[in-house]
Amino acid sequence: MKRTAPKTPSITVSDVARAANVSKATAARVLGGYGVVSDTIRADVVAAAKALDYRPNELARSMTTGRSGIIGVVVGDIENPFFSLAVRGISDAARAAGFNVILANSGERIEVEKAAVRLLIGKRVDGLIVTPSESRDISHLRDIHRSGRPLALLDRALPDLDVDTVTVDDRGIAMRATRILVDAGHRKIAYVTAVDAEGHEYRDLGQIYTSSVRERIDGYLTVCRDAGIDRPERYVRLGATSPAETRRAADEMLSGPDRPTAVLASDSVIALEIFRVIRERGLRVPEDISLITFHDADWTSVTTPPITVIDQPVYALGKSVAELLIRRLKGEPRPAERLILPTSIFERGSVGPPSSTSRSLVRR
Amino acid sequence: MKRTAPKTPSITVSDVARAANVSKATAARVLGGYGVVSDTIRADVVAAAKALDYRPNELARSMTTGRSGIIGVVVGDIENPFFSLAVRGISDAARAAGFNVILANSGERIEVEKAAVRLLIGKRVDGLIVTPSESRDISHLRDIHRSGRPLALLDRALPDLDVDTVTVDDRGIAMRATRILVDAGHRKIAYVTAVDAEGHEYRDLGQIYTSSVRERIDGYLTVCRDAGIDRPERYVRLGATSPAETRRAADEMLSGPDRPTAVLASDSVIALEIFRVIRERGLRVPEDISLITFHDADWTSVTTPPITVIDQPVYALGKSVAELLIRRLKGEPRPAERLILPTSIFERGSVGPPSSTSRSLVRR
DNA sequence: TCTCTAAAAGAGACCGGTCTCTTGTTGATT
DNA sequence: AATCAACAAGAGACCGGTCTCTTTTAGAGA
Repeated sequence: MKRTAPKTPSITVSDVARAANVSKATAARVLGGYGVVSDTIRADVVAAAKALDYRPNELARSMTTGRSGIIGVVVGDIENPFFSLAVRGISDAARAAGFNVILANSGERIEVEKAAVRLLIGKRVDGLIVTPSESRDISHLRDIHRSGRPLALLDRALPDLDVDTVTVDDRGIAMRATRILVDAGHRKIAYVTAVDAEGHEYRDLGQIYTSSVRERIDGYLTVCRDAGIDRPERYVRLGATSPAETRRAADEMLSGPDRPTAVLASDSVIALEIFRVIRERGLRVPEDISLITFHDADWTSVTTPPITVIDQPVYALGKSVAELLIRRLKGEPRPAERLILPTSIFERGSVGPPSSTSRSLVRR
Repeated sequence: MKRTAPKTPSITVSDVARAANVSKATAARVLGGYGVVSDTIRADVVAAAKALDYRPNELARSMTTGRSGIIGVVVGDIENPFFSLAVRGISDAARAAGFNVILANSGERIEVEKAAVRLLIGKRVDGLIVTPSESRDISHLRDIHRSGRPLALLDRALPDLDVDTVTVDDRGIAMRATRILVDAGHRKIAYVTAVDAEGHEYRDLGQIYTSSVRERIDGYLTVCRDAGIDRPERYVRLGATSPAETRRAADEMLSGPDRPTAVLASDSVIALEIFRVIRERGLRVPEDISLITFHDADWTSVTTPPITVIDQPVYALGKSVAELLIRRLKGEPRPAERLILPTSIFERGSVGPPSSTSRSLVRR
């Protein structure tokens, strides 16, 4: 087993120093851009560096300075347009401030998230941005905090963790969306989320450990109850973790005796699959079933009808959380900030009055 | 100016060694998982490490080993679903092999791409995956190669650079797509791409420095000419670099006297905007205008009508290129491989015969 | 011309790991 | 009981930068 790689020896400060006939320290001063050096010597060193094609070893640099210039980001799923847009916001803000981003996927699984955090800390990132997949087990996030590295939370708040956080008013916006459906006359409104719980069946809020989703369900249920809807929690569907799972849930939901007349989807990936299933069953939107989804994904405006969406400021969410983190990275200690970004609803064509053929409320 | 950060001193091997009453070397052996240590001592060290909450400094580790366990990836635009899916493929393959991914956006600009490459080399990534935005200036890619770090190319080949490359048969698939349109009776077929050139006007293939797009245009023109279409290059539109630019191009194209009856879009982001413009102008797909796009983006199957697409195996593209790179990283030197993945066309509902009201060919 | 001080260059420790080389133990062999 | 090998642990150099401390040099002032 050959442990030692071929390893092309790279040019180091010492090499440049030797070529320029100066001490290592002097060459380092020029190459590292610190300290004070005479113009003559500087020119010599620069020339030698160019001739040798010197490339600084950032690793070694980070080792001594303690700073890596890297921000670690842990998100649920890069493929979800919500996250890729947020990551774009983070990257843009990071680059603008001279930082780089190293990205890790948690797949919304807590063990993977923990491993990712451990790894990023090992890589000595300067700070971390995480969308915590669970509020129960946050020991790894406490560790970050304790290790002296700043942490910022994206999209999901943790009441117990006093760190910079950027979210939207999930409860409020879910209430507004639900009210649109209630006002249209709906009484059987389904809420479909990727978040899962033991038993895969919704019983109460205590099961939901993803703060944004808990807030949303809370808002949704509140409005339903206010409208006098009986046991609205019957219509909460958990575990739409993949298109296949979403399809299963949607099929079950739409073929059951107590078919909902409206659906509120917790993200655009779920909504897309539900929309497909609705179509395939020969149902019409919004005549047979109304649909609202979180996240103004690109496709929602080109369907027939276009979909009414909750327009979260996703790019700004990413950009803001990165800026908050960077501000902390740059120095002045300040109290943790909890930003809540304004959110709006784009009313398009996917909401209508409930289908008249739908049967009235029945007992399970 | 305070240069020195607060810097929480972290636990090192020496600290653990002291706590366990062994030498630094022995503690390192246990903690680093190499060499040979007796079980008794091992237990002591592990216990001490746990008690002190020791976290290895990957930076220091990388410094001595020369390996960082990181793969650098430079793509055109993470937000483009094509790239985010490819990156997902790369990440999955990387994680499976114990590597991490550090991502950089080039925005399809060569200077940004060069800076990103320089930076990643500085960070001592073990290897790089790049989608080169230009074939003219590849000195930075040659540098990677020279520095001894493996490089692999994604989606775009460079004839001059003999490295692992994964692409699709762009020319062939563009021919097939164009033939579908020609067979449907179209004579005025537009090709719209984000790639730009001096003058923003297409003259000949020599202007196009993005290999995949050059291949596609070549295939498209070949089929057009075979079909006896006069000067098809008139219908090539460059510079659809953003939704706004695409809109400008589409507006101009659709309002001109010589309106195309079919459009072939070079990526799904372009196609989406064109579809929007078509709709807004009150035109119908496919009655007034036919549409085919590269990349089976999620939205293409839920529009009315659904869009006929060229289904590039994007995830596999990413996965394969990562696997190729990793294989090289792991050891055995082998000749560079050029993989061409099979591609198919999903014929859906966006292609029909050309509009009968469209005027016949006119002179410019 | 000589001293004093400030600026410029040099010497070498250090960061936190890895890894080679040396030294000290233990157990098997004759 | 003496010899030798095998194995376990220790000592310390090294990676490529940064940075502190010391020495040298040059210029100003007397």
